[in-house]
Amino acid sequence: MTRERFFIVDAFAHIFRSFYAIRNIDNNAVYGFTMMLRKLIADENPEYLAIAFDTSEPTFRKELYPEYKANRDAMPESLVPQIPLIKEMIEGYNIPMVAMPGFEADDIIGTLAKRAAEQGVQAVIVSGDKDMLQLVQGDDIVMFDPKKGVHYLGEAGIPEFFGCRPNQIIDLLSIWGDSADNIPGVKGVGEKGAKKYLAEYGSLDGIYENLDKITAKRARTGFEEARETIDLTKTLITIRTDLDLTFDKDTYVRKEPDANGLRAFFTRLDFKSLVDATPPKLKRISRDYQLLDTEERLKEVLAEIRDKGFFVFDIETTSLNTIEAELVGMALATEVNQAYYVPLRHEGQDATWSDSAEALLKDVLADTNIIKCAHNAKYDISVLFNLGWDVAGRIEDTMLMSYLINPNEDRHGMDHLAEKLLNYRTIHFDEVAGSGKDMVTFDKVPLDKACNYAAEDADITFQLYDILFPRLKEQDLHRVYDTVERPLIPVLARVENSGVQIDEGYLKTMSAKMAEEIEALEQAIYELAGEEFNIKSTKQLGVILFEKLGLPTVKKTSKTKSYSTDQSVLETLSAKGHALPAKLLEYRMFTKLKSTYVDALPTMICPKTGRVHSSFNQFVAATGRLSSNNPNLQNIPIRTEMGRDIRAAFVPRDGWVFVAADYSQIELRLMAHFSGDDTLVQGFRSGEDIHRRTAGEIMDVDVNLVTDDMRRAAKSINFGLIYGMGEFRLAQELGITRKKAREYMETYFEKMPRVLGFRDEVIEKAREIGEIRTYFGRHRQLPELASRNKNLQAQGERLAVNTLIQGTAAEIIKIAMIRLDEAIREQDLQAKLLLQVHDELVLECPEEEKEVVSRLLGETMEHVVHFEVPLVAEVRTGTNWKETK
DNA sequence: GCGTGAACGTAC
DNA sequence: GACGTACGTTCACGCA
Repeated sequence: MTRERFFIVDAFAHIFRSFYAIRNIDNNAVYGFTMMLRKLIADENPEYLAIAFDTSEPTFRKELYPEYKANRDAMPESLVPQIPLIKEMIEGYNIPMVAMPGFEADDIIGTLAKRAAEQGVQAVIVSGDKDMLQLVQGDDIVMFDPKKGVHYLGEAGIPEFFGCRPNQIIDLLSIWGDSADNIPGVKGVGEKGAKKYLAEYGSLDGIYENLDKITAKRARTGFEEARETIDLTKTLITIRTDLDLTFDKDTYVRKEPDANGLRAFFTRLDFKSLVDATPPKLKRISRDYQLLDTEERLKEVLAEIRDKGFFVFDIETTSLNTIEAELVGMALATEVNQAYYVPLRHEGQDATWSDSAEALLKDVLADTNIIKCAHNAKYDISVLFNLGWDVAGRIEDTMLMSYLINPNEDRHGMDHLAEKLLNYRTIHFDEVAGSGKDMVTFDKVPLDKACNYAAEDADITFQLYDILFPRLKEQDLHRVYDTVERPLIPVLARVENSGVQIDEGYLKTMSAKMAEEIEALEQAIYELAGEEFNIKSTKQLGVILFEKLGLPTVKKTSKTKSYSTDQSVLETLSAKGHALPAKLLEYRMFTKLKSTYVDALPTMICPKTGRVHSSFNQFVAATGRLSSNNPNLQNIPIRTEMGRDIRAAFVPRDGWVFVAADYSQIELRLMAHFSGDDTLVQGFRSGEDIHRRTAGEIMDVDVNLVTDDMRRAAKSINFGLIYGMGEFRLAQELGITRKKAREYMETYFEKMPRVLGFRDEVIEKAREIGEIRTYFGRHRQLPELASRNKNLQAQGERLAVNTLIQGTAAEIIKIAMIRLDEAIREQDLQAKLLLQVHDELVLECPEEEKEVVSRLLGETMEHVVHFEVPLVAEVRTGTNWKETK
């Protein structure tokens, strides 16, 4: 259990620091001090907190020694009016301020720290002032400098920092004196001398007893001259710890800040970033994390879980890779601030215990009457599935909730959410298990540390659930959560665990052939360039092409305004008859395919299963699509013949076949349904070539008279519609003038007016509510629409249309995956879903299941929704992925 | 040596 | 400035 902590802040030390560190804004000290305070609370989450102030009254030191601080300049004029503002801010945060006439903040801090330590609470002095080090006492009173981040100076830290023992600090400071406070020290003795004599004679008294032994003339004279004043110096330097102050927990315990008051205050001071920031909430004052290492206690907690019907769990393993991960322990949370850690297979644990504890946990996880919750549940259930555990019943996922609430955000990790939503800094994994080459697997982490870390994760997940689940409902996101995303989690876990087989030998052969081609191309390129250079360096290539050879520059790159050498540039140059760009295009294609796919895929084969287990990420794409990585199996080439050959390396297991299906034109079909445009709807209903049909309509010719060029133009517009393409892009794509492109688009919208109307309605609605909603109720905030920047607004408009179409298509295929998985399990088929590529699903099944799986796949995909136009899925089978096209 | 951003190219 | 969503590879560069 972590000890309670009392943080005491030296107000003026931080006020001056902020005042001088921050320039160019009004009320700089107020701002800086507020930021420091917020960070302190967020990062450290102290149980108790106080801020100590000096008063303007003369202090006892001044009475003893009139020259005390006599050399201090008056407070800068622009700082004076900020002091009452700072006090107002602190009141808003509801933090006690302590001041005592006749004494300094230091004395208040010293006394309070001592009193807190006497009551078993750790006192943390928030200051960068070295004088404060005299107060440090073991782990009972420590120092913390917020400017340097986490920098505790326990007693052990002092010798190396100061070069003397803690109980010598007052003497050391007395010898040095304090020029800032106008306190004279011992003349002729500097830092080195002071430390040396203290080390030799133990204390100031010791030095005076042995003064005759000091041979250095100047030092000895200095000490003799200071003999009269040294006691006074010592008194001035000594921080008092005997003031008439008590530490009582009720006074200093953290309290809820006045959020409205603070917002008004920050608005008044025009601190824009603070107005909208969540004020640090009070939380987690008392937490109870327990190690569950006896069967009796475990059973008690599990009984409580059964009784409640809900709990949070979080597993600890030896690896982030779900295939390789071994289960080490499981954390459970039953309510906020109440969590447990069940160590299962830590180093040295008894196997009898592991087996019996696991059996008990299995029962609860398999119990469909109990709701489970985890943060990123896919990970936990993947690992448990691999170990043969059943995780059944409703599984909530706080990471999923966070994603649905804000799909534009890319961080949904627990550490980040805890800081953002709970103002709490969690214990990070590397803080218990180390990082880099010092990292140990979790089974080597001592039980007390493991418990604090793991139980905290479960607890934080519980707290996130308490915040996120109500928001999900408030924002009307529970439907997409319940019908699409939450049921998808176990399906994805199974897809990832299945993996896919790769024909390694085939790729190795292919790689060798490509290496030869690349070698030849390299030579030809060097020849044409007249020198050898790094062809892969766009910088070097630009110099060769546009400076050495003097080819005309086609365009510059957007960020750095350097020569662009991309495909379109090389094609333009090649079309002008230049030989080098043509070779470069070929070289680029070979090297791209070889390094990204042919050579990379074999390295991703899992040694344990012999298959490639890509991740399918549910919380990445802002539209609701899945993404894939390690490796990305959603961008395997298909367009070029050479690229397509890579797909032949994806093979089913022995005696099995691939069954794949892709939605035909799903996004354009959604456009047809949403807009209700006659041409599109009729085109899709009659099953004819939709691009040909729209071409006929725009060009006003019979479908049979549509030329390839006309079809190409219509196809570009059809696709462009979904992305919000402009005439500039269309012109570029078709190699026509902007004027001509504009004419095409105008005709398109004249002939198919409801497409334009639909677009406008979507944008209008989105602008009104600030977000777009997909068919199944997913939302995406579109702040761009409220922007005063025209370009950003236009982008917002494109995002609105595209997210509706792309997001709805993503939901449809997700539902197909869920139903397919369900049907496969219900019908006891062996078929396994292996890949999803946005509009395509790839399965493998035994030869004898081929027909039934083909039919099941096609029908499942086609019957997800019943729209104005049919959804068509084209099913194919093959002995590798290439064959299924 | 390591992390990061830019440029490029693959997919839907 | 001009078409949406992703991910991986390579290079260049700054920092330790």
